[in-house]
Amino acid sequence: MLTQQRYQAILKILNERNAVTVSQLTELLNTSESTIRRDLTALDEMGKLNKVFGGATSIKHNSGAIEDSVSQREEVMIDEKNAIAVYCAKTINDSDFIYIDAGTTTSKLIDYISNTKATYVTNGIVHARKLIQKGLKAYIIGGKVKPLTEAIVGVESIKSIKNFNFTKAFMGANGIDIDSGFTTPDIEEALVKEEAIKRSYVSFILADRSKFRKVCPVTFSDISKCCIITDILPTPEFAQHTVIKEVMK
Amino acid sequence: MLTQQRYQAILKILNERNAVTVSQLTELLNTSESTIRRDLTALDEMGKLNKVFGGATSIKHNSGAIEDSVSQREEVMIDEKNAIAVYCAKTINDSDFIYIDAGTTTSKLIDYISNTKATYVTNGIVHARKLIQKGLKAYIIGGKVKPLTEAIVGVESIKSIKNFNFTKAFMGANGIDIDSGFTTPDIEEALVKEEAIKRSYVSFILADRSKFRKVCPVTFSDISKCCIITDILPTPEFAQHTVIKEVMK
DNA sequence: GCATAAATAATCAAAAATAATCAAAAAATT
DNA sequence: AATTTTTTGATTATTTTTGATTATTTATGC
Repeated sequence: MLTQQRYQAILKILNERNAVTVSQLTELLNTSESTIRRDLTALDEMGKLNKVFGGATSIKHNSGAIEDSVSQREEVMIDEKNAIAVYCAKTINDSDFIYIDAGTTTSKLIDYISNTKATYVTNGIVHARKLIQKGLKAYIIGGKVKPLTEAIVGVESIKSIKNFNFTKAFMGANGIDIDSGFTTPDIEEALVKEEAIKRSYVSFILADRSKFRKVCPVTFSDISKCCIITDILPTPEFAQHTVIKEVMK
Repeated sequence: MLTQQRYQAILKILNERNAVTVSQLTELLNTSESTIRRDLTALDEMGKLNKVFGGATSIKHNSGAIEDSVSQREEVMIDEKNAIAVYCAKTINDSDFIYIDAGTTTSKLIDYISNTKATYVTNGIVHARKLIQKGLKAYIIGGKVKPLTEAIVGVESIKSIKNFNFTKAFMGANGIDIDSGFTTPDIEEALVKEEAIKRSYVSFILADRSKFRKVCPVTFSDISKCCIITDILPTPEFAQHTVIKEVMK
């Protein structure tokens, strides 16, 4: 990773919240403490952040009131989602053939991907662009473009997915329930998810703890068919039905 | 590849993302590290980018005279291209099933499309987003995402196109010549164009007069197979070989 | 205030990236 | 066709960055 990119990443993270620790940054950017400290010193000298004992704080706290409330409402569970994304990104290795589902959780995952040898397939238009812009080998599946989410859906997309055999699939979900399995509000997106999981050797559901015990209109997979990557399991009974990784435990 | 072309390519890549590494550029432009380094040094001295350790970052937000000169050179014949786009947009009617080729000329076409009943298929990522954002029914073909142009190419894309039967195809071309036909610099994009034309009832080539009598490395269609929509025909002999509409006459 | 733990700065060797150099290949010139 | 010039890619020496280690500083509890 380029030094400049790291600078940008740190400033972006610091813009989302208004304080960050050195250890958080080492995890998030997958680098050593020394490097983070040097970066913070440099950025502090540039006047881009305030270096404090333990980490750094954002320089702009004056015009914050309105903006803070907006970003807070939109970005709930930032740390949890970041931790999940970081963990998943690390599991990718050179020979992998990865499917990335459309959605915000998986979009965050792309931010932390560093493996340039693996091949990536997605049904998200924004995801495809993000992958390409990171210099990764990206494929997009064909089909109808869904207006709101800019995800590719429909019969053509199902057909398109059938060309591939993934080693790993990273999926989003709106609800996780023992009886109803993994669920989502949109039937067309559900069909694509179902097919992607079917064509993948292992499938991971990226979901923070707020998704548990929720049921949405359409089920796309049985609870036992996918591993769950979450921050902390709210209730232990889910562990009896599938493999679960708690990244914040 | 020409040195100047490489310069342009590097600046384009750097315009899309805001940072790039030397190793990424060697992959993308298929050349050695030495060459990339020399290019970056040259472009840095010209003030077109910031050379940093590991690669380069874009000079952004400075709104300087440099950017103007670049965009000016890229955006030649604006009026002509607009006139062509307006004419083509008008030919679309309710029952049409339209293919829109990736590229800047066809991107402009989307700006002027008003028919919401027709269905649109494209191999351009930016094109698909534009269509959706205009509230049009859009499909994207599946396949590999080409870094520079963000166009979908490769064997999967050819397979994906075979699902469709278009009533009209709007295509871009870099060269038009009576003997060599319609040509483009990239072989992978050429294959997609070829298949799209094959699967369309009528195909239109959108090209301003500067494209005539030019020949690029790869031919994707015979001159007689597509109608040409241009501003003004520079020499009359082309009219003997295919249907031509001159929108500025 | 002192002891303890945590965080930081300083130091240094390894790794990565770069500049300099040079011969081969390509392009332009005669 | 031969010569010169330019460009390219490989090699080597140098510089920069990085991460581990150690010494120092800072915060916190008693």
